[in-house]
Amino acid sequence: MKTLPLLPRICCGPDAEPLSVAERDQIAARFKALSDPTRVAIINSLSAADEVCVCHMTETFELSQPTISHHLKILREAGLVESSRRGTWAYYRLVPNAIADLRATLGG
Amino acid sequence: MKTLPLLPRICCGPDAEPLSVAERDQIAARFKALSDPTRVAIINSLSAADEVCVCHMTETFELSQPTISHHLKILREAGLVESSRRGTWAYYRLVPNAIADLRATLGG
DNA sequence: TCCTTTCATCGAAAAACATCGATGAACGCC
DNA sequence: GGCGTTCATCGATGTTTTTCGATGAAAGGA
Repeated sequence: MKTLPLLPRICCGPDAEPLSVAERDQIAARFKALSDPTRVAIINSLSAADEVCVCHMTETFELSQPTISHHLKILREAGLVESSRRGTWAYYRLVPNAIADLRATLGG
Repeated sequence: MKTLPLLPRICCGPDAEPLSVAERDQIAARFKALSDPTRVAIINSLSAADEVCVCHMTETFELSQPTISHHLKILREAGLVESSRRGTWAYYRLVPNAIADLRATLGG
């Protein structure tokens, strides 16, 4: 699974130029990844640690394991997180600069 | 219609602290406002001009007038845009600092 | 007053989403 | 090999979202 290329493109800042259809679709898709409270909480917990085990998330959030896995897949496909398996466990971490690039999309 | 108070709270930066349930809900709600391609395009067009007439948006985007009105309502309730009526026409503009505050939510 | 234009709201239909139980795959241990 | 643990995927279900046509409200002009 490839991570999506990150867009340095500014959508909403004071100097923003008009966006193409493909650009606005991609920007909206990345914001959609953060449009769910559980996914915001996952990103929040990842930003405080190097990596977090999925087993820890299923304990922390009051959601079933398939639901957590579903949200992690969405964050993965948005290019915000990446995972690696070590033995039985899977560990997730933020993709470096993913949040910074998303912030840059908002201009400034 | 009041605009929602803007959250300076950081969700995802390197120094982010754990979020309460209310905070993550509110942050997710604000990103949800930008999770649709049409709404990204609206914000993008507003960031390039002082204000834009609704009549112009219905011409620009290939969507029905009620659909545009629906998206504008969502952006309004998220506190990202505000409107004023002059005669028959309604003009929309960005809420000052709304995008900047949203950017601050991403840390940095 | 009547008609037209502009925009918001209502109601409905289709698509997308969040959630869960069941199942499958990979691993470590006995 | 057999078993338990961990996590991803599948299938189903209920909710939310997007979209549009129809309608309503407000304004301006003939």
